[in-house]
Formats: sequence, structure tokens, C-alpha cells
Amino acid sequence: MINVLIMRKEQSSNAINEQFLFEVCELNSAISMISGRWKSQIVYSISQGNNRFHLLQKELPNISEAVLARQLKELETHAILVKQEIPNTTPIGVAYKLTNKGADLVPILEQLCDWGKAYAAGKAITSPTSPC
Amino acid sequence: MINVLIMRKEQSSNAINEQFLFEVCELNSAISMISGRWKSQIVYSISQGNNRFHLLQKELPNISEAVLARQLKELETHAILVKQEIPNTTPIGVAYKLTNKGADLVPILEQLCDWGKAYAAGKAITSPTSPC
DNA sequence: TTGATCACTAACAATTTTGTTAGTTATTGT
DNA sequence: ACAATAACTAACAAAATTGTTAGTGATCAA
Repeated sequence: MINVLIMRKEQSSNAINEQFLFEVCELNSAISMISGRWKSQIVYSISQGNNRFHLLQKELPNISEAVLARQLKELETHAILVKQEIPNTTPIGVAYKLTNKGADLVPILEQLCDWGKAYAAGKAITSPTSPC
Repeated sequence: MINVLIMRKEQSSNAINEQFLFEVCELNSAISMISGRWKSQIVYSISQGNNRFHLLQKELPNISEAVLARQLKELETHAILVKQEIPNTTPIGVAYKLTNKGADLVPILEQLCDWGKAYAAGKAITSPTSPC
């Protein structure tokens, strides 16, 4: 009886529809990997050399540590980045490194950025040249 | 007093952070435009000629009418598509058409699709060739 | 006249995502 | 002895997204 209830939750319409879309096309799983709050900005920041937890916090001053850790873990789960402990550091340092998968994503994000800029409603705060 | 409460809701941390990211880089607004459930699949389907409400329903059998209508309206709000009434049809037919902005998005979605396929964990259900 | 199609909308409920708070471990600097 | 830094985790609350239900109006076909 309890299992029935649990299965309900694991098989909510929401989850079923997500799965359906994943099976329709990899496009949908690709988008779900990058669409969390902060996620693409984290990937882009790491690609620019901000590969430490505290460097990312500096880049994204409004993010809380718990949220940053969670987003990083999800990116790791999707094999977009890996964690590497930096030896001989106290406290132990951790460097985040994009995988090949993550690195291949960056130029696509740059294109999305350009697309966004090309059709931005109003004032672009950043410069009109390509990189974010 | 009531306004104070409303302002609270309009300025939730969530909304503030979203706005912050929009100002950091257009990448973030671009991703927010395409990251709703069904959205990129709808854009892709329209680009393939499924430009009517009922054709999209056929393509996406699990979507409810209310949800489809909502996603279409959001895509319209972001100027990715426009609605066109088809004259001399009963009941009145509506065609969805990608704007230039929407059409420019399609090749980027195809690249995301390819990226997803290239690094898919396991079995690809669709063929390995490019279009979804 | 009953049912079907087309293209929706509004109100509400379920689910998921995001943010907050309060911890942890280990070390260095004052 | 005390605060600071680095890099987290768990539990919970707030907010946003997604899904459900029940409607709308106009027209045609049986």
C-alpha cells in the first residue's frame, strides 16, 4: 500500500513527461542538464578559469554555499565537470574541471549568448562582442 | 501595507537572482526562454512543419491542452513564435510561425541535440544522424 | 440534437526547484 | 583561545513550474 503511494511520486505525470521527452530526443535531456539556475553561468565561469569553490562564490555573489554545492554536484552527476583535490593544500583545495563533454558545451553556450544578445529587447549591459 | 506584501513576492530571492543572472549575461535569459518543459520540442516541431495546435498535440501525446497553450503563449511572449489566424477556416484555424529569432534558435537546438547524443550514457533510441 | 473538432482560458492542486539556516572538519593566523 | 578560510551537508521553507479539471464558442456531420 505504501509502495503504491511511493510509486505514485516516482511516477508523477511530471516525471513521466520528462522521461517521455528524453526518449523523444536527446535535445530535451541536453536542455535539462543546463537549465538549472546558475548552471550555465557556472560552466562558463569554470571555462574562464574560475575553477575553485570560493572563486565561483566571488563571481556569483548572490549564490549561497549550499546552492552552489548542489549545482556543482548536479553538473558532476551529468559528467559536465569533475572534482579534483589539489594535493598539499590546507585546508584541502578542490579544483573543478570541465570534462570533454563540458568543454564541448561551452561554444554552444556562447552561441546561445550571441543569440540572446542579437535579439535582446533593450539595452545590452555587456559589450556586443561575443564572449559573455 | 498590501503593496509591501506584493513587493515581497515580486522581489523574492529567486526573482532577484534570476534578474541578477540576466544582467550578468544574455546567456542566462536565453536559457530561461528555452528551458520550460516541452518548449524546445515545440520549437523544433514547428520548424518541422507541425504548425497547428492539433498537430503539436499529435506530436506530443502526453501534453494537455492547457499546458500546450501556456507554453505556446510563453514562446510568443519571448518573440520566438507568432500566431497567425488562417482566414476562411471554420472553426477558425491558427498557425504558429517561428519568428527570425525562433528560426535562428533552431540550429543551436540541433547542436545541443548532437551534443546530447554524442555523450548519451547509453542506448540512443533515435538514429545517430543529426536532426532530432 | 448529439457529438466531434479547433483552440483556447481560469482556477486549483501536485510536484519540483530554489533558497535559508545551521551545522561539519581541518588548518592557519593573531 | 578565538576567529577566519575552504568546502562542504542536511533539513526545512519559500517560490516557481507543471499538471488537472472543467469550462468557453463556433461550426459541421450523422
